[in-house]
Amino acid sequence: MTKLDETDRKIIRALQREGRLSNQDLSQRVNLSPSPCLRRVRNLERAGVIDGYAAIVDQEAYGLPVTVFLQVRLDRHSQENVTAFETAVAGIDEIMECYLMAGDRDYLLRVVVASLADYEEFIRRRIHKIPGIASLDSSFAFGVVKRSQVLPG
Amino acid sequence: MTKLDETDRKIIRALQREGRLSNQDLSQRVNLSPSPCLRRVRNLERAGVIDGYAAIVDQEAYGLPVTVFLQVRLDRHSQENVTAFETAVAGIDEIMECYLMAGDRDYLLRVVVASLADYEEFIRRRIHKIPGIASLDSSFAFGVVKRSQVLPG
DNA sequence: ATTATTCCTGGCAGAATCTACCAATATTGT
DNA sequence: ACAATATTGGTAGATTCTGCCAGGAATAAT
Repeated sequence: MTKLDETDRKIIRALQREGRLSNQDLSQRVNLSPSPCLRRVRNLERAGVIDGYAAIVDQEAYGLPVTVFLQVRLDRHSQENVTAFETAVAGIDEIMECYLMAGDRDYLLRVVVASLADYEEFIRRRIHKIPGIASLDSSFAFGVVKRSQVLPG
Repeated sequence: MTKLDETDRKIIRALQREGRLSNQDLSQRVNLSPSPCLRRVRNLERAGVIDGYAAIVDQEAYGLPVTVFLQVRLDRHSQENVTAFETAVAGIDEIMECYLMAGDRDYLLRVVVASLADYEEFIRRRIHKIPGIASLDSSFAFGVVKRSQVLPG
């Protein structure tokens, strides 16, 4: 993929807002006829700019009202510890996001669970089992003020 | 919406993974024929359990490689300050997520920008303009270890 | 146990959509 | 100006969507 022009960006913006837009509607919104529009979408998908599509689900309605941000520090940053932690993270469903951070906290995780009791269980049975963790710091969210799927620009 | 049964959950899981599954494919995966499957999906949408669909876009490929977590404290928690802050947040595109937090930090924001210079600009021109902010604390992410669209359970 | 009610299912068919191929147009570099 | 390349819009066959209907399972009441 060489570069994104304004039409590509329009397509991306539209699909971030409405991921199931039909190609016809999409093509109208970006002032293109259906076939070049579809081709651009497929190119963006092939190039990995569009990485997939997802249904956005209401956590509470789904029965998972509790969001916790968990900051993790490892004791030593040996390759072992790092890969052990990161592969463990990949396999734990409650961890929706994990970022490698600058500063004194190594990782920031967003964790989603049904209750506080489940969170305790989650820490005990999932996190404490991972070797090489030096410290944990949990911050609870009261609620979501904003959540957007549309990147700026 | 009364409650989610196992078929509803299967549908939700499938659509979180592949938001553009055709109804036919979806119905096969959840062992249903197309029409009841479609009806369930529409019900989930109407009930707000499925809140929409979105294309998942690669931040870097889109030209926004920098992710920063910004923790904000307000001086006083007057209704004024809170609504001023929250409406401001809603209107700022670089803020992808904003959580109201327990503990001494009031808000946690995930901010996406193209560069460090843009982040400085963002703080100066967007955040410092909001009244009632007592403190800011920015944490930079080196990278994404995991990001999932599929809720656990 | 039987009946009635309700909800859910699956099949059907017309309408809408997708998508690969074509020639024509626009863009780019020399 | 020209050639090479990329992009566009139209078309048509195949696929998919989706509202409607009758049949069947589950539940509740008598």
